[in-house]
Amino acid sequence: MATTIKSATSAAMSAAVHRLANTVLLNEEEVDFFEQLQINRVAYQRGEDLVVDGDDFRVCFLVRRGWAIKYKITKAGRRQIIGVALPGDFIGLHINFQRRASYSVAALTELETAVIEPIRLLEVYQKYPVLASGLDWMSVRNFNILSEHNVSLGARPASQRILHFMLELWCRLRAIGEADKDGFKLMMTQEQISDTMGLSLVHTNKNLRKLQREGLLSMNNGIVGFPDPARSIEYADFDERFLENFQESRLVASALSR
Amino acid sequence: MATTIKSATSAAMSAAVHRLANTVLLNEEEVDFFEQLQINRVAYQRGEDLVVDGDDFRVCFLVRRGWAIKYKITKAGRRQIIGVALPGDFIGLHINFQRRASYSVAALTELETAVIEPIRLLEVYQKYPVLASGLDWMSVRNFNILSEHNVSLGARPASQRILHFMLELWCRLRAIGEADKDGFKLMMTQEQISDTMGLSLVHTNKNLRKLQREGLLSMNNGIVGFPDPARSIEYADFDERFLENFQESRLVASALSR
DNA sequence: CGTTAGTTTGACGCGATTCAACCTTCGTGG
DNA sequence: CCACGAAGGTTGAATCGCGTCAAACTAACG
Repeated sequence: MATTIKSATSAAMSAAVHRLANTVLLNEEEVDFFEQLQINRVAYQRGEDLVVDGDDFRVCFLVRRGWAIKYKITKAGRRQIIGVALPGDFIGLHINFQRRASYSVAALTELETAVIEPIRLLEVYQKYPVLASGLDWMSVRNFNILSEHNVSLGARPASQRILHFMLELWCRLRAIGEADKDGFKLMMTQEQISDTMGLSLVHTNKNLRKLQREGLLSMNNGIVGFPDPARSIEYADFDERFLENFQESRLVASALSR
Repeated sequence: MATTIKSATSAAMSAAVHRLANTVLLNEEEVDFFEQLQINRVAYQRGEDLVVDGDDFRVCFLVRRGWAIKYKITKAGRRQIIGVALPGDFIGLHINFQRRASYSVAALTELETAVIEPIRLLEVYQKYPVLASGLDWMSVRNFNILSEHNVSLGARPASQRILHFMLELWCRLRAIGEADKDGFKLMMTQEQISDTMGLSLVHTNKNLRKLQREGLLSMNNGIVGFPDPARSIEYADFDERFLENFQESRLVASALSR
């Protein structure tokens, strides 16, 4: 069962602020406001559902710690994982007035979230334009990630698809300081990877092993690495642009709205 | 080449306003403002590219007439169509400060667009909260469509996938009055359908024929119909929720922000 | 030490791609 | 008016990537 956490006492800035600050120039007031948004915290256990397809769903989750997935189950009983949410990621950011969830959300690990009322996000848009730009940028980034998954699912063979996904996770985790140049801790089972990639478990396993044999990927008790990153990026047709932090845009965004 | 259209003289409300009005309650001032956003119009010919992957891309397009596609080309030379934009749809709504396009956009038909500067969208968020809610709802809807494509690509066999897509287009076109209960005019070739569905042209063709033989779909010189809609919806595992107009939410959105 | 969750491997069959050909429609120009 | 080429649709046959079935293996945990 979900546990409600009483108060926000963490001294460190949240992962989300860290990411926002990489995108737009926030002043102290904005940082404070954004941290206050995260007062209402809820924790979940590994495997627990935050949201079930069809539920009433009018709030927005911000992941603070741990990994989560968005997924759907087809009539035929297949599960398709639509996205992986890492610390600092929003789930249902603009869902605002969608009465019912059109997907489910589950915790891949122990998970700590902040639950944010949509009305407070309206405040952001009306009072804190720079912060709002940051949120918009986050949606764009999510959209880019989903688009890239579309390309993978529709137009890339299994091994490229899997390697591309691993590279994506690596990039995203580095942006929040949860991975370094050597690799990262993968919090997914092969079954979860296969449901993300639209492949069977068996085929996923065989291609993971093939990638390791060919030196494009390493996996040792949950730690994923890339022996020769340049070669992996080339092989997977990976384009880092879609995850870039848009450093230049910090200037643009702040110029536009001050 | 793209042609610039001098002035906005259309008496009728744009398709976009029509769609927005189905979602949120707009007052006259908001409608006027939104129509004025669309003054800067550009037309394209069938097959022409509006945006090429890698281009500078800081504006936002609103489709007024015709169909367009967003797509990417993989290193291996395969094209994946990421989305189809119909009248009233935005392309790059929140792209704001993304310096370069991470995808291409092409006109499927003769196309009339309005080009909107991101700075004017900021105005919307600051001065017209109800309009802004409407825009957010449009992004959510786009996100839902893309998610559903993900499910199709990852977890549905060819014939379901194709039929699902046809049903999606039917629903979206009805929402803007460009389709009725009998069907719609499909402005895509089978090659374009196959690139959207992540299938080969040959396999797409065979499955289209199969769907027709089985009475799940009809196609007569470009007009797509569904002899028995309920059966098609059942077969394709189609869930209309993700395209709903959220009539209830009109109340919510306006209550929130007045 | 047994149980459960997760990984690994082989064998077989189906669904999707590829190659190749032919057909229809339509616009264009001799 | 017909000849032609281009674009799009249709179909069969061979091949291959991926899914399914089945079974064994490993690690973590009580």
